[in-house]
Amino acid sequence: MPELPEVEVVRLGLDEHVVGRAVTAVEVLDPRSVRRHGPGPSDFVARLVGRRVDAARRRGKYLWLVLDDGSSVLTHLGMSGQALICDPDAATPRHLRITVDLDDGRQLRFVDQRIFGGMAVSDTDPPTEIAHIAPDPLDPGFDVARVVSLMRRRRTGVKRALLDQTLVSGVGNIYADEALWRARLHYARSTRGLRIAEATELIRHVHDVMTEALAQGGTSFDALYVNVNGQSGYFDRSLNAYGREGDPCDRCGAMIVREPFMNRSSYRCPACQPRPRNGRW
DNA sequence: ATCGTAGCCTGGTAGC
DNA sequence: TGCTACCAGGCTACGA
Repeated sequence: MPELPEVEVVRLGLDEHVVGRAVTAVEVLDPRSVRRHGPGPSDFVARLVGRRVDAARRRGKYLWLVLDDGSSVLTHLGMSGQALICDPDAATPRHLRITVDLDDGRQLRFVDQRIFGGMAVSDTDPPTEIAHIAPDPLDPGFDVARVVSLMRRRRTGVKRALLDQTLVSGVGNIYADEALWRARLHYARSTRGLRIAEATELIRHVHDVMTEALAQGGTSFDALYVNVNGQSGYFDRSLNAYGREGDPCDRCGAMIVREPFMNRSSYRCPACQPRPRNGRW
C-alpha cells in the first residue's frame, strides 16, 4: 500500500539519517521479514555489521541501502512496512521485526504488521533481484513514449497494465485509481484501444499525481504509511477517487462507486469514467 | 509468450 | 460477549 511517493518519503529519511553511518549491530526479531534473504537471518546480520551505508536508492516501490563493499540492502515495505529512526531505548512497537544499530547511537527499525515486505542483502547495486522492475515515472531516465508503446501492445485492461511493475513501476491501487480518474478512463478499458494521446496523457497523470503526493509527504489512511519519524503525509485530503465511495465526484458531482477488481477495490466516477461497451472502447 | 489469479500475512471490523 | 468471515493489497509462483 505504500506506493512510490510514500516509499520516496522513506528514502529521503534514510538518506538524511542513515547514509554515512556505519552499522554496529543488527537483530532479526522475526525471520519471516528476511525470508527473501536466501542464506538466512544470521548471514543477513553478518553481511551488515561493520559496513558503512553510502547511499539510499529507490526504484518503484523497492528501496535499497548501498553498503561500502558494493552490496546493498534491498527493502520492500509491502503493505504495512515502516522504516523508523529512533533511539534504541524507545518503546518497542508491537510489530518490530528488524533493528539496525548505527554508529551515532541511533537505531533503524523495520516495523511490519503483515509481513508482506522485508529486507534482503544483494551482492550488487542496483540489486540484480529487481532487474525486472521497470523504471518509475520519477526516474530521470523514464521514457514516456516507450511505456506508451509497450502498454498499447498489451492485451489487457489499462489498470492491470498500470499495476504491472515490469511495465511501469511504483503504481499501486491508490495512484492507479487517481490517474484513471484524472484521465477519465475506466479501469477495464483495453490497452490496445487507447490512442497514443490518451495513453500519453494517462502516464502524465500518473507522474503528476505522484509528484503532488510526494510534495505533501505522501498519502496516509491509517497510521501505517509514515516517514522515518513516524509522521503521516497529507495527500489523502487531495484524493479524487480512491476511498471516496458514495462521495460526489469533484468534477461532475456523480457518486463515486467502489467495485471489486483483481481481488481488491477500484474506485471511479460512473459518469466521467463510464464502463467500456466493447473491447475497443 | 502472455495473461490472470491463488496465496502469502495480520489486525480491525462487520455480522451473527 | 465471543466467535467467524471478510477486507486491506504488493508481489511471486504457477497454471492456462
